[in-house]
Amino acid sequence: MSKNPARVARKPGRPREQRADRAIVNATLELFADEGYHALSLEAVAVAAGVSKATIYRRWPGKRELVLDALAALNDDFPAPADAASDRSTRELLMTALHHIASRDADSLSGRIMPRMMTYRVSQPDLYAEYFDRVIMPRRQWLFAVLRRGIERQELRADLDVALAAAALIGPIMLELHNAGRLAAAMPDKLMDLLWPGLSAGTSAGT
Amino acid sequence: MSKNPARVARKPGRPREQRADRAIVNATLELFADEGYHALSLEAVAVAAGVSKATIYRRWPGKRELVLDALAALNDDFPAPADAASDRSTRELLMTALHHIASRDADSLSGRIMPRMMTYRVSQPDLYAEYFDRVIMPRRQWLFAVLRRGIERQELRADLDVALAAAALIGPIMLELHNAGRLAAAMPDKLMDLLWPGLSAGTSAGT
DNA sequence: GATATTCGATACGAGACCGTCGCGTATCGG
DNA sequence: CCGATACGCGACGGTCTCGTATCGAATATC
Repeated sequence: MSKNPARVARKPGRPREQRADRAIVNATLELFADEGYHALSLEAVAVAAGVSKATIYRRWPGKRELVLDALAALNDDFPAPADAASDRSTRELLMTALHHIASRDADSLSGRIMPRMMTYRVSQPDLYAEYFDRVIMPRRQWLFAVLRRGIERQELRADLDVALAAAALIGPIMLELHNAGRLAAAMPDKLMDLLWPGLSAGTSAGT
Repeated sequence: MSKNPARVARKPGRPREQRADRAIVNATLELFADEGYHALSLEAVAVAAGVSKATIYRRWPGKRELVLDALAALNDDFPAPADAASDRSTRELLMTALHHIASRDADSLSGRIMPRMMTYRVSQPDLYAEYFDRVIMPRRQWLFAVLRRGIERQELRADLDVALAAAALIGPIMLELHNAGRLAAAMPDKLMDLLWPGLSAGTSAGT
């Protein structure tokens, strides 16, 4: 009776603090966003996480592995893909996405990390790949799905280039966000007004 | 007769190598684009410039001043503002600008520096300010001028938000450039096709 | 030729950081 | 209570960088 057969032999000794992992990862993300990979020091992470440096090295082999793990833990609070299946109009769905992106100002965690990762695309491909798969791809896929559905429903023009349209929606917001650090509240709506004639199936093909 | 009154007392001793200044600045820009401020080492600059470290310190007080000077020396090969006064159509002028931006791939000097500077907007405001004044502002002003002229000529809609339109033109290209590192050749033209209905005065106001 | 300044090369001190280790202590199962 | 493993603290060696200093050689004016 002293042994629970369902519970696999638990390791002896003092168990690890679960909070430590999360604290280390969070501190790493915060400092990485502010300082970048090179300027990020594990000693600063240890202090910020309220943890000793040895504790970090007990869990990760080194700095690079820690940063990679931290990037993988970036929780992307983008709206669930399920939204794409709702019966709201395509324009409404796109506006939701635009407002969501605009609402995180450039000083948020993922907002600060984004331009940083762009600089690592060439110099630190492994870091970039992790970020790309984790953050960029999901919202690209989400946008693509909404746009394709809009085409099927004949709300968007049949010959629309989905990738181009996605860039046209996101690019201007990113640019303003990172150049000025903030966004006029009406910017997403005005952007949609500007783009809609070229996106929608309503206008004549022109040319 | 031994003294030329027109020539002010020239300093004795060995004069400085003029080429050295340019070589140092160029090496600094190149390494800064690749490594960023923190990872940039003056020893690497010295080697790349074919110069001794002492030569650098004879001309600049320190690392920060050197980088600031190098950024100020970034020659921006954007088309001259005089182009805005030509009699080409607004759409043609805008296409020229878009192609110009698209032609520098993300691995060019200014292309690599751009996202780097975005990360310094908060953490290193002096570096960002230098870059903003030197690179961002000129092409913003150029675009604004073209767009305003287009409104006056009634080629663009009268109620067009100039800043928004500029972001809509540049943002998508920047995004694609830095996400993928390259651009489909037809991208600028297709982008203009997408945006033009919302920009031009030709379409009905809609809504 | 005397003098002054720059040149490249190189050594140096101070400090930051990485990654490792040892110490004493806390917390688990048996 | 014991063994095992976790913890925080702090020291250490090695490496890197900044910025200064020193050297003989080169190049200019007077």
